[in-house]
Amino acid sequence: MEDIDSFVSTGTPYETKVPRENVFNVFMGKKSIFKDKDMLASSFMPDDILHRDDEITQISSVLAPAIRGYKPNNLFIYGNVGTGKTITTRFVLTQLSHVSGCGHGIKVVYVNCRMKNVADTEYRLVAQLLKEFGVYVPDTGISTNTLYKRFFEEVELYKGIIIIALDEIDTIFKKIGDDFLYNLTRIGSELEHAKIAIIGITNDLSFYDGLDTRVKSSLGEDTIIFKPYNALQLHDILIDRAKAGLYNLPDEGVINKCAAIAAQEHGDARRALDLLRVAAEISERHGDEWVEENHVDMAQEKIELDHIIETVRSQPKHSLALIHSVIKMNEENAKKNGWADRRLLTGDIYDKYKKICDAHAMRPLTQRRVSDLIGELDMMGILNTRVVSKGRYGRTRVISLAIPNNLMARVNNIINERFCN
DNA sequence: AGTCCACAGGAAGGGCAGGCGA
DNA sequence: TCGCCTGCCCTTCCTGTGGACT
Repeated sequence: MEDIDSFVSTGTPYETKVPRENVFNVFMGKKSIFKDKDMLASSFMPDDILHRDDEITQISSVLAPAIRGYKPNNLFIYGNVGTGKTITTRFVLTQLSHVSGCGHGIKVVYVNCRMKNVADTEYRLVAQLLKEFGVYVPDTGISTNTLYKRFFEEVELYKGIIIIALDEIDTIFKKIGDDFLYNLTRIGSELEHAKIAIIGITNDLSFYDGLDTRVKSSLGEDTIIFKPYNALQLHDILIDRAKAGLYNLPDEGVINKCAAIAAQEHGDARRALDLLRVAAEISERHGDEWVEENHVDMAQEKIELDHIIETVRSQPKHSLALIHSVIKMNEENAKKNGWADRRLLTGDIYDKYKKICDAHAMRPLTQRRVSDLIGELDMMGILNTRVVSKGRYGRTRVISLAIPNNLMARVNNIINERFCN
């Protein structure tokens, strides 16, 4: 009989090394700083939504006709990032879906239009709605019109009130226009046995202005605007979540600091909770029992840097080759001139990009496509670009890297890993 | 005032992968 | 099984742009 302990600790029972102590043992004896980490997640739905009583009343009064069997008005909800639009809407919708005894079905469908490869095209969005009805939809092969037809049939079969909440609706509007909204409202008006109400959630206040008049007239029946949280309200939210999520309630200074930073950033509750959670994680890793103000400083830096790294990591190979081109050109300029000329032009970067593609046996994309990729990297905060006219020397984009120097080693590692595999 | 440059960015179409249905 | 159809990614073609230069 083999000694199971030696097998686990050395990886093979035939080695004669002294069994190493399990690397996780050191963590076993330590008490976690977290009572319930989920409580500090921005996506967590608490039992009560603080400082959003008015908005809850407004949304529920718009949706209340549903419990009497009438179609509620379509609703548009505006507000900056982290003002509680999504969580408040989902809170009300969850309550609505649990109303019993109204004699008919109420189905709530929530879709986040920003979800890449899930609901970022018209086809995928309708497919996602159909999946909510339990209908399998292939990724391709069916026309969008066929999907609409199937959706129409499913909705008619349901014979109740269907409320479709489209979060970050502006992202899909920018991509595919408002035909989708028009089709949904048209389907809604043609139904015999079911009724559809649409809730659009967006942080783009100008979104409604860009809609076609035919969509505006049917869609914008009710509007609610979420105001940003102030520092005091953020403070209350943080205290509430910290009590539930941490064993030791942090000092007032820590809570105030998280609230103040988030209040400066448009009253973003998501940011406040992320700060507190990451600060607690850092504190735990340092072996501390309390979250302190210096942990919040470290958390602030970590969140910003992690965001950049994750964005770079998720890029396709050609976008990484472009980032690589910009880094290389900066390095070469630094060698040649003694300083990095951070302002590069589209043409220069495209030449470098083609060389990098050749070196890695990749077929380079056209300059037209590369121009779009540069625009996307700008949107994601990896590059900074500005269109300038250089007179008779043409019109171009001035491009610089937006990645901080202290992240360069990690970004280079990601690029090397991807180009070696 | 007209010309020129080096792109930006819109529109249309091709190629590909994948599902449908005869 | 195979032709047809679809969405998506990409290319090709084209017009527009705006400040320096002539």
